[in-house]
Amino acid sequence: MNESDSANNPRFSRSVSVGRAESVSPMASAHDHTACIERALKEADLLCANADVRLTELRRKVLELIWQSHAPLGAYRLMEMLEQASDRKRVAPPTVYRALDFLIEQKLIHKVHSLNAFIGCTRPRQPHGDALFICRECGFTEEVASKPIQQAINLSASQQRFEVEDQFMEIIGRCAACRAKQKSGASQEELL
Amino acid sequence: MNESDSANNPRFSRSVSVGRAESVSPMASAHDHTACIERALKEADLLCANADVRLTELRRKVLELIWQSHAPLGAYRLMEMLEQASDRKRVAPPTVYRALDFLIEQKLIHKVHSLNAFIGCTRPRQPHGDALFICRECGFTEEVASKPIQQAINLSASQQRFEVEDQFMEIIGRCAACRAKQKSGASQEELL
DNA sequence: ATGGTTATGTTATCATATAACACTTTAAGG
DNA sequence: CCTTAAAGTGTTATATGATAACATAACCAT
Repeated sequence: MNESDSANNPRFSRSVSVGRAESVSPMASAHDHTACIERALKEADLLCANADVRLTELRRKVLELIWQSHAPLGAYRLMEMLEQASDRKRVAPPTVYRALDFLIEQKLIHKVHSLNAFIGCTRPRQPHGDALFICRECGFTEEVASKPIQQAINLSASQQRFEVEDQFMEIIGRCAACRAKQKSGASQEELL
Repeated sequence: MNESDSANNPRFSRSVSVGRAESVSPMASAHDHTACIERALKEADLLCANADVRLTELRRKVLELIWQSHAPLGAYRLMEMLEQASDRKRVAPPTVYRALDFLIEQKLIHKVHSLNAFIGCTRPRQPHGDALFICRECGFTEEVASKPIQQAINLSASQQRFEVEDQFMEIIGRCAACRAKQKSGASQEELL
């Protein structure tokens, strides 16, 4: 029941999960996700201290909620989660967007433009040109830093005399786990 | 006066033009843009005939308006342009979004996700994995089909056993023309 | 011509994001 | 300590982008 709700999302024919609260991270059994969260938060503490910026309670909470899964999370969904998680009554959009802006500036999260959603960054110290491989079935998103990709882009940019300031690479498809799942399902059907 | 309105866009600190009606395409003097439009429309006619789908008057008009410049165009701006261009009184969002959906399906346009805007495709017959180099100053957007980029992505995908279905690559920065412009401006300032 | 399919019109609403201004917390310097 | 300017957060309203649901119109194959 964890992975099915995203597949039923009626918004698009090729919809992608944007991490509803109930949807436990795919591959949840394959890794200790608590460790992911803790590591991310600890690193955020360090980086912010270093940069002499304030990772306030709110901002830290937002980061923690985004890290609840490895799937992108929408701002309004995040607001709901904030209201539940905290003792807060109501959280208005500007509050959460400001926190998100901060986290993006500090390179602690990425905005996933094709989903209007946000995801924790796994390489917060590195320049942010990584490719995001996003599974349209389970939402699982893998951040990949590929030197060949970056070199290819840099080459193309220099050929045009284009000065790169920012780049977004989002690759939609099906992750290994979901492919394996369907493969086994298909073989069962074939047996009928 | 053509290129300045996008730089003044108050929406973002790092705003990018999304092709207001007044903003003539950058490099307008550098090429015969009428020919661009005609070529795009003619090719669309052919491709749709081939695919046995109907490039209706509305859809064709939308495509033509998107091709008015080489900068991405937002759906609501497009609606305004439709109302003016045609003798129509009012065009509602679903009308224009349906046309856009059609054009995307036929690979005649791209959606620029980081801007929520749309741009004509310069390679409508090819698979749609091109990188878009978007100038944040003038909006000029160059579609680049790079084999190295594609190979790098495919390699990374296969390593993860990820099945690619779609991909968006948007690179934000400053185009050669805008860099040259500022460079000359800066040198003038330095002379004071 | 006529009936099924495809396309468009229309109204309402959802979803995402920002503007503007008020209030509170923080921390740095006296 | 105190006080005060800056940074952060709260609040209300609204801009902007996109879709749902259903009605009407155009197309075209028999």
